[in-house]
Amino acid sequence: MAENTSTEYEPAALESIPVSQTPLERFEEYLLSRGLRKTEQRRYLVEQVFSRHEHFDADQLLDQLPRKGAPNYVSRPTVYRTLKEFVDAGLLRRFELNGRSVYEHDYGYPEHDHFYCVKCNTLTEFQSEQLVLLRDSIARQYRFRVRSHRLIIQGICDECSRRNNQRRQQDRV
Amino acid sequence: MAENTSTEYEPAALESIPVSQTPLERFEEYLLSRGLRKTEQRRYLVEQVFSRHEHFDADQLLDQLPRKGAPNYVSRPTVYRTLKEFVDAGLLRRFELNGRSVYEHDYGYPEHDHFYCVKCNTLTEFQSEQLVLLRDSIARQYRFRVRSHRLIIQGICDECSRRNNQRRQQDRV
DNA sequence: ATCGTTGCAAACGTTTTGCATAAGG
DNA sequence: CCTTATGCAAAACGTTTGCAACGAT
Repeated sequence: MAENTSTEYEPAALESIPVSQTPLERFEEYLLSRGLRKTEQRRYLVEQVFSRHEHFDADQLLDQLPRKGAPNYVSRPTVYRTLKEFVDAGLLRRFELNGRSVYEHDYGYPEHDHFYCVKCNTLTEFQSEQLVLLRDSIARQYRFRVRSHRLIIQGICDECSRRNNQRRQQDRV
Repeated sequence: MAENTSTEYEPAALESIPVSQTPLERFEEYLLSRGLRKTEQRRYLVEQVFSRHEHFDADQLLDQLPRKGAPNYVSRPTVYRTLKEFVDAGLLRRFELNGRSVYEHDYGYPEHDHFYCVKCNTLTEFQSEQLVLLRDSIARQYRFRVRSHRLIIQGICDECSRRNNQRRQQDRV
């Protein structure tokens, strides 16, 4: 069963990078460059995946799609195959959380990292230029050529901390 | 099939933290505190897991253990159950890489992070005090209570870079 | 004697595959 | 018309579970 991996997304904190092409345009360019085909399923999946800015896994995406028989139905294998292509095309980034693959927008979206609250299972994004500088400086010391990184800080988010404190104070009464 | 997730371990760079108890002693204390039992399988698995300092997954550990019928055989479910206990007991830390759970020593071992070379699939450890300070500073800004973190820097390690350069130079001849 | 532990087999949840049919170029 | 893409069913993969027999306390 899919766990709650929804994003507390803060529009003020993380601005989108302006891009010249829409995700669909970019994907179609990618398809062309590889001799792959524009299909209705791929077009529809780009649309669906970029209609919300949230982390999601394959099941959450499937839940959001039309059921079998309905128009625009896309089968489970095709969803998995297409997610892989989105990653190859640079549209999505994939990471693993609690044994499942989680996807997030990559194209047109700035580099960022995550807090993961172990109480409410929520991923929250943050950006730190310093972190990237430090990463590159460490990598230089080890002569490691950085392609990307993945940082998840686990702990308890502010809301969950407050919720706990309130309850603790109530308990005392 | 298990991929190569072996560690390039640099003894000079990462010193063990001196500890008063052996891993086995610590685990037995944990068992006692929870009303769990000392068994031959658990004792043997502590021994095996701490006989090498390397990252490993369940399959790699099973490969290292005696086969069915041989003395000290431990079944697959018991290995999984015990790895979970080792994590609970603070002996091991678990993370996910390429869709499988990977374990590393935690007890008596300093906090560190990893480079992951996408060419040779090798994890290399590094330590950075600055990184921990920066992590805590960022978390403070977001009022996030840090429990731990996981950072993996992906890219290409020095050896693989050199290997590529050599080949490229040969190609030119 | 009690209750946690083990091994077995079978299930699980996620992701991938082989294959026949459909459809894009 | 050729080749890629799709949907289906089934397999694969790592991991977990129910249960009866076993063994530690």
